[in-house]
Amino acid sequence: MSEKTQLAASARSNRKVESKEEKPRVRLSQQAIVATAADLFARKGFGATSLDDIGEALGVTKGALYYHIKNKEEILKLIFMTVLAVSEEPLRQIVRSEASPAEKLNRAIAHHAAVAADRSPAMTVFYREDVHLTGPFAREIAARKKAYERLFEGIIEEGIRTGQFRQDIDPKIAAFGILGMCNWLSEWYRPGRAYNPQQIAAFFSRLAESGLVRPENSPL
Amino acid sequence: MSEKTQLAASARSNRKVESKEEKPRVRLSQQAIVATAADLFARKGFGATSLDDIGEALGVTKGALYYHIKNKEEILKLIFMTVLAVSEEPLRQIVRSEASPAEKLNRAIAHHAAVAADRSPAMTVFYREDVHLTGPFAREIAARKKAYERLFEGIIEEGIRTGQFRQDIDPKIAAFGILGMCNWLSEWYRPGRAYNPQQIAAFFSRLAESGLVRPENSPL
DNA sequence: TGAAAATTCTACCGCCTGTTCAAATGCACC
DNA sequence: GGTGCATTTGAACAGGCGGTAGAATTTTCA
Repeated sequence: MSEKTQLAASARSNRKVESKEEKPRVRLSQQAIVATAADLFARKGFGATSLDDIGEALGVTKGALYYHIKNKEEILKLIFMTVLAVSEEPLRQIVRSEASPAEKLNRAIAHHAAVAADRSPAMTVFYREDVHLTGPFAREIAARKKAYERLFEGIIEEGIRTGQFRQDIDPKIAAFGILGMCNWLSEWYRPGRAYNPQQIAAFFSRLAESGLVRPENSPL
Repeated sequence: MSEKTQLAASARSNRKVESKEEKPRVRLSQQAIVATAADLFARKGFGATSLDDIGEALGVTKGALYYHIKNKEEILKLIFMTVLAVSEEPLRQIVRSEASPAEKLNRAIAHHAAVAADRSPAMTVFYREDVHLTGPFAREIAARKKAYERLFEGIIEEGIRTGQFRQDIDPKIAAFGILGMCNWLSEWYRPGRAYNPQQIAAFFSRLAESGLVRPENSPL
């Protein structure tokens, strides 16, 4: 499906030195493979992305990939590890901090939204392609995902306990709602649009805190 | 791989009527194929689910499937069509109704959450496997998805215009937030748990309307 | 420069997949 | 009971996939 445009492009620039496809000038490495693969997996899906595709995107044959990685699933594993690496510890620090529950929630939303937006390809893979993980690693990821959700839940529980949040809410459902709001970012957010991740996160915080309805006595 | 057990079973029960594996007693049909496939696609992914898998789940050889469907992608298309069939029209009716923006939003959230929860396998496929659609159909789905989002956006815009909703919010981001909250349901909701879809929807409505924070003057 | 180490290429294998099709089977109805 | 249509089977196929191994190349560094 891209052959035609490829043909047209090379016909137009046939006397140039050698541009054609923009091969990345970065040296091949596990990290480069993982980054490129995350991009392709997010766009075409894990199953529909071949090692040939990844190699081609890196300007290399697929054989070369095997010097840096064990197999295809390991690439997927590494993507999951990077997402967790940038997600877990910052959130734990927020939970451990001395801030009020509302402030903790603010920071947690800002953190999570920033991750979902900034690492959007890896994040998309994280939530779409988990079905392709197998064995103990799949279980480990599921467990850490659940633990991450529990941290959000804990913040909300704390807010209810201290009376800062309303009593008529279920912490688990509220946590899933807020996480869903943020996770969905990786489906629609594209950099360079009207708002940056921080602004979106700030807005989500406001939504989670106070909702949409204008208080009766508030000024227009 | 199942030939041995098959042999053993038929040897054991050679005088019985014929029980063996629990083959679904429903007659093969396009609808049955789509329902079964949605389940498998949601659990293992479109690419990792073979037509053999689908056939086996239906107690039929994969060749039989081709009497009812054109090819594998058509199954995926039909799943997308069913989701849209139960989603679009009810939401349009809500938008067209005479209710207030807040009430419209309530109903829209209830509707969308119910779809996400009740049709969870199809909904999971709808949001995870869209990358496997190609050609004009892929574009059509993308357009209708966007139109659906716009309906939510419109409700919020109306609320802002009439002064019922706060002025300091962006309708588009609010719509994405609420949709994300609901869509995420298909990732975690399982029937028969503590809450049913209606209760969850009611809670999401409250969250979107008023947020988590307890108003200063509200009773504990 | 030259040899050793690191990296990539080429060619190939076995397996599985979606799809097709003629033949076999089941089934409704005269 | 038998005829004709609807449905399913089973085998075959071409293509693409992940993965491997040794040859070929590039890089490193004494």
